[in-house]
Amino acid sequence: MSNNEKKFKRYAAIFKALSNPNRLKIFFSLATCCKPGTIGIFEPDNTACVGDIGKDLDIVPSTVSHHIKELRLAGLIKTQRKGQNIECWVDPEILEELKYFFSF
Amino acid sequence: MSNNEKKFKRYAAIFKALSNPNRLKIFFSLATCCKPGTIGIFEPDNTACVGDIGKDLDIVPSTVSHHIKELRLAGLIKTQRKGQNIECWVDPEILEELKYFFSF
DNA sequence: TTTATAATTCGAAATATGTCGAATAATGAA
DNA sequence: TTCATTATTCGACATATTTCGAATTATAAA
Repeated sequence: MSNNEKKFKRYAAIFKALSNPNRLKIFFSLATCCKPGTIGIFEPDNTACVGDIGKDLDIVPSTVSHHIKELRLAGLIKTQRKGQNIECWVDPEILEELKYFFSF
Repeated sequence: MSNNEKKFKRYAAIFKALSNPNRLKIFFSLATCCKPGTIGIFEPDNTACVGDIGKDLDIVPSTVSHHIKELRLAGLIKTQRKGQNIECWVDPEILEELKYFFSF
């Protein structure tokens, strides 16, 4: 598979991760958390745990977990265990990359 | 449905349209066509027809047509009949909007 | 008018996705 | 150690998606 082919598959996977409304909300919450004007369900260090994220969305924890995994596999977010919780945050690099993608 | 809910559904639909590798290639070709360094299968006015688009992709015309429709319904591209052909081009406004979306 | 070309619509089949609930694993607290 | 909390994995099911080929529509050319 050519480099070009790989590039399209990678970006298609990124957009697929953002193509579900609930997953997009999760991504958006993580990206904007703790900035001025946002709700305070998240940690002050721009991370959030799976349980907090699910509260707003009316979906069960196993589904939240699944969505988090999809976002992580697509490279959109990073995760790290902290005690009983899993902290999640958006990778700042991917935001730059995506902005660049739409700069033709 | 709240305005916020609508917003997420709309953007999720946009990303869904870009979540298929072939559709993403079509979008990319249209967005970059006729700019320096691109191949010259397209019209000089930044438009392309369905037949041209399908040549590179190894998919039959009916599938190309389907993908074009998805991109159009998502608001990513515009189309217009010109004789036997349907001209397609990327909506410049949506590119700005998407760049802005990733500017947190 | 008849024929050719371009694109769309439709129906079908294989595959993928979203969601849930139950069971399991990981960690912290009593 | 035992119990409680948080998150993940698994299996299942309903729904959606991708793609094709055949039939149809729209336009141009002979």
